[in-house]
Amino acid sequence: MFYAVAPDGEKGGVLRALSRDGRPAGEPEPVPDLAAAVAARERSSAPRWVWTSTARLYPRLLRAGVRVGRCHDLELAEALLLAFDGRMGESRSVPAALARLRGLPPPEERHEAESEQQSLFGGAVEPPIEEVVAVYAAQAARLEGRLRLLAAAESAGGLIAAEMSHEGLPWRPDVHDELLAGLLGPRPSPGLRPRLLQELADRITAEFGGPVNPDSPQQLVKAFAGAGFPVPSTRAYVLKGVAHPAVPLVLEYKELARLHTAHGWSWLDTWVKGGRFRPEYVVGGVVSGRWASRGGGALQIPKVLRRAVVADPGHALVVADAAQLEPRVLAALAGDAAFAEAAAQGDLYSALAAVFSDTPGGPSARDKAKIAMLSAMYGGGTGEAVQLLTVLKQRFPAAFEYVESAARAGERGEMVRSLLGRTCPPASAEYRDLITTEAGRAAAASRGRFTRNFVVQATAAEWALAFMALLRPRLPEGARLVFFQHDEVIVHTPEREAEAVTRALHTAASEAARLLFGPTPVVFPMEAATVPCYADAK
DNA sequence: ACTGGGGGCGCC
DNA sequence: AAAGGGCGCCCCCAGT
Repeated sequence: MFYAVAPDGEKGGVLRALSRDGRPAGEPEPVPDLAAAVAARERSSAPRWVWTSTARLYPRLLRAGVRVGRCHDLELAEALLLAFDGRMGESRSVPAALARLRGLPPPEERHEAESEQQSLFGGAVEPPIEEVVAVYAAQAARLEGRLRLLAAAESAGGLIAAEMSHEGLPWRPDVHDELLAGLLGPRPSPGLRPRLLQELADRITAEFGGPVNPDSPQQLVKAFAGAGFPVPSTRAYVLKGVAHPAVPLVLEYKELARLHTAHGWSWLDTWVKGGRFRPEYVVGGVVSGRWASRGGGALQIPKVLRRAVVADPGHALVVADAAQLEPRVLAALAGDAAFAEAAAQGDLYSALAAVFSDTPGGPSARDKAKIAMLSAMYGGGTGEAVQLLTVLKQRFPAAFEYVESAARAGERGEMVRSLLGRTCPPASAEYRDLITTEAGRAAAASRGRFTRNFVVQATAAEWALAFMALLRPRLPEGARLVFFQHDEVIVHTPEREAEAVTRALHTAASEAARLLFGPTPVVFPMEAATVPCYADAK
């Protein structure tokens, strides 16, 4: 059973029962209290809810205490379909989709601020139920096979993202403040540097014999040149090779300054409320299908701050990540028998290491395997990695060929797709002419690296979505997903349920693999730790 | 005063 | 032979 939903007014809305292919299976039903109506039908028939945007509509339901099991998110699905057709960037809104269906010019887009404002309580910007139904029917007709699975996974991701934002990641401001004070000194007045940061800045100035603002790369480059140490940039890895006494001070300054500006006290004030960090996730915000986040830098929490992520009393965090997800995905994707055999084991790189040998005083065979693997997936590889890649190519020809052909296709300006059909952006119109020039060849190489990585990263993102979608209904009472970062999840759970959570994680991981790849020897092990604090995992 | 590009670096 | 994927966020600084 499917139900289309259209909010209308402050609290109310309209529902309409649909068949799977979008034909109306009943009359439109105006309801005065949309959340209550959804809750009632969720209890009685657990339908798949068809609505414009989970990100806009579901938070309101969650605030009313209503959770749903499944949905079809029209905007997320429209974006997938547009990308599939090489039309990434065109509006994914329901009115725009409707205009395309009718062969009309795109309607004028509302300003972001305007729609945010009006949709707070499900306001006037939401299209009427007929439009929701019409766009769903058109999408359903196009969503065949794997694309249908992709749309379902993406929609599940939307639900999970909203639920995680609603729940929030447990965050102890007192612990965070102590960490900052220990590294930077006590909280300074606004606009001032913390004491330890100021001391470093003063010592840097002293070393150069004149005022240098270490926040300014330009000033630093000049200062180093003036001291007889010309540097092309002030990147940390560049400075590490420079034998000037200011270098260690600058490196320490950069590290602490970043902590202060990106995750310091003002971050804490802004993003942590009531002991919870509530980031806004942007499902499908990355072209590869990875999530992005808006505000708060949720996907870049520095490791040092994980100390502040502490479970509530009587609760635990189950921190789990998929070990070496991307190479395993490549193994399954490419159907490389030899590679799949290696990926049938717990430590993939150790298994691959058999192909390489240790260099005394240099990288281990396992390190070499890792370098070769990452080079194959990212398109890198200078110096020694070239030989490592050659070994990889000989031993695992199918896997090598898979990423190689994706790179060639990208260079030719073609689009590439993930396993389920997520599609990379097309090359620009000027691309084909450009690639005869020097700059164009660089652009082609760059696009090749992008598409090479896309097929793996995007399929890995699909595995992660499937994993979470399968995990969610398996979580025991009281356990909640509270964080997701590409291949890692955190579940906040009553202590007594931690073991059940761990079992659910392992089950969901292998089910996700079967859902995507069917029978495959490749295993997708989860490394799960039950801990009181995020920093204690790993 | 505001904007946008670039440098730099956090995470995967 | 060489070739380093994806983000978000902060600051600086030049242009307007």
